[in-house]
Amino acid sequence: MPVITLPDASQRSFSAPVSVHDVAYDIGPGLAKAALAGKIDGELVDTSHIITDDAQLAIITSRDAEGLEVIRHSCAHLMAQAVQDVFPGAQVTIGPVIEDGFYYDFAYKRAFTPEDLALIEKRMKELVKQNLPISRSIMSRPDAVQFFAQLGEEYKVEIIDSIPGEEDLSFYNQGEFTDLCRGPHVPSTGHIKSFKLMKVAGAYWRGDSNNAMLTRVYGTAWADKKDLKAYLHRLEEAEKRDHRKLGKKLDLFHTQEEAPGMVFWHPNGWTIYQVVERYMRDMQHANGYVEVKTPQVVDRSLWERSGHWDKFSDMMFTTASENRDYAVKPMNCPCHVQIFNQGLRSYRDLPLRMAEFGSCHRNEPSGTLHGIMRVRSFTQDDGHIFCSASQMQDEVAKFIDFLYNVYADFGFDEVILKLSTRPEQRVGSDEVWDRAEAALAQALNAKQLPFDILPGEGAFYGPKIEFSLKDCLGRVWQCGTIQVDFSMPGRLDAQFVNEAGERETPVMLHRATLGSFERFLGILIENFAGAMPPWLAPKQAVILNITDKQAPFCEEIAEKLTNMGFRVAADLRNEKVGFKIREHTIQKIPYLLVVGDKEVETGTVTVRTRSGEDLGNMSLQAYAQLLNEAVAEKGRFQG
RNA sequence: GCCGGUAUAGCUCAGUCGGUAGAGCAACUGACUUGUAAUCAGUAGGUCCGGGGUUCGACUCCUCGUGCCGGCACCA
Repeated sequence: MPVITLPDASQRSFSAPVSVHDVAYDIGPGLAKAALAGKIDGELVDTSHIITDDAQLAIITSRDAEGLEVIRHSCAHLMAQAVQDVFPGAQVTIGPVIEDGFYYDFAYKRAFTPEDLALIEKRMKELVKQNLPISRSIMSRPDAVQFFAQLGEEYKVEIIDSIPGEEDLSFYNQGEFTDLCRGPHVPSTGHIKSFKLMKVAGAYWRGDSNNAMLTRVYGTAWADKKDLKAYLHRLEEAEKRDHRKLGKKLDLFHTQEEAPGMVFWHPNGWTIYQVVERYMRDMQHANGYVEVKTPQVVDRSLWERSGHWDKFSDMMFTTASENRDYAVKPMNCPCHVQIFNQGLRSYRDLPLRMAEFGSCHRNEPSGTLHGIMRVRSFTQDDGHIFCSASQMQDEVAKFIDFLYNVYADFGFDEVILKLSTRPEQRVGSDEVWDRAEAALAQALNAKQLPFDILPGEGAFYGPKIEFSLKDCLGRVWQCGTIQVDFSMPGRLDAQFVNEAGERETPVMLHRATLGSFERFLGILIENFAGAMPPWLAPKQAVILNITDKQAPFCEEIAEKLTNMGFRVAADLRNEKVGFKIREHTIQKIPYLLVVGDKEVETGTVTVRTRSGEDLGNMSLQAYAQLLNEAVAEKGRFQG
């Protein structure tokens, strides 16, 4: 006699065990039709699930976030079924739900091509039309292994072998297709209405490059056609913000074949870069850093002593001269230790915060390069804090505050935090790692910042906190970092004299706020969709004459604004003002100052924003003040 | 590095069956002197990514390589 309590607290009692579907039907036939799954006491189940005892039940439809997940997961199964129909012999492996969709990895004698996707999608639509019921069943492990082995599904057998425990496994069947799955799934294939296969890609079995490469097919699925269309439109819009497209359109930078992974900065892009660098220099100065500069090319022996040669020699650019081997510096830390090591340091010198805009080169694998986000030549806003163990915690906390201030100035409020702990290949004792990991975790906890832990993802010399930002398509890029290092100072003989007059090895904190200028600028460009706030805009204003007559006055105000420290230009071409406005609006210039006879007469400018707003006629002084205020807003500027 | 895709004018792209290439925008020249998102006319512009091959003939087919794009692995 189960009594079912619904989310609105109403109750329904039944005289016999009922399925989720029955309860939905009892509420209304429309709901029964729309029901995709149920949620019983917080756990998702199929609509066929039988309820025997009193329970809290929510009927899940495509309007619930969980409903959408069920649709996507079911769509992955549908795709697997279609793939095996169209390409007999293809083995299925895993097919999880991801943000906005799903993927499924297949093993087949050849990789699928984009043309194959159309065939698979067509078959999927046929299977949807057949509205095949999806049913759940249970099998013992030995039976399951035998079942998949006889189908030739070696990967599934391997998956079952790797699932811990002894309990039976659940399976889902639709038509001829059966897959190992925890579920739940939609009641029948007809419930999967709006989907699209997006792309094919290679992916290693179990994420290990020593294993076979499978073909991964990505898809997206939505509650209805409207949502699918909206999603595709959103993607299209996001792609317009791609920094590689904007870099070309706004003449910011380029790359070319002769220097893969290296950026040619054009005047516009370099202006943004310089504003960012100047800002970081000022901020670091205000926060107790000293700035240094160290060599580009350093003898191999230093990298051997630091431990980097062992792990990264194949990714270093090397050179040789007069029987000596050198590496183009891939990082700045060992060089900073060399500066620390000059002279005898006292505990009174600590903490010593040493910063460098350090140009580094790493021969990253070709497949990793991505616009200016992942490059081979980059400049870090690098810094190393030499401190005693007792100062470490406080310095980590200070840095986190510093980073959040900087990110806020650039207009970022969504920062993704991760704590990466000891990797298998590492230097230093477990005890040292314990302390270092605890120090970072405590600093984050003290600030009540939520973070994920990435076990085994730390650097070889210490654990790290990563601060990541998202690009226009939601891809996550690590930017800032702070890393505790108990190892390198000792390896490179860094010492200071403590209060007791004894020599002691300092702790070293590696930290970067932006990460690399290249990546950070890429993210900035995408975040602002190229419409840089006046603070960062390569040109803050362009002055437009209407006829040649006003040219001298335009040049005069251009000069005045330039002398006030603004970045402006006059566009005196013999073109219609509408044409010039169009061009500079496309170039995302924040302000357009129109000057005709009226303005010359009154000594004023008429100001138009790139969003088309008419700010009216004003004196040059008034405009300068407006622009100053806009610049002062930094990345918080709207418009 | 691995899997797949891709490379044509400065940019965005078209190019059928193998018969040495086109458009729009940009550039240049001229006219027009213009009031808030494209004035008109004309001119010029190509190692069809690079090497090799098949062919009477290759932008097109084959092959090797490089860059780029989407993922995966990697990321001091």
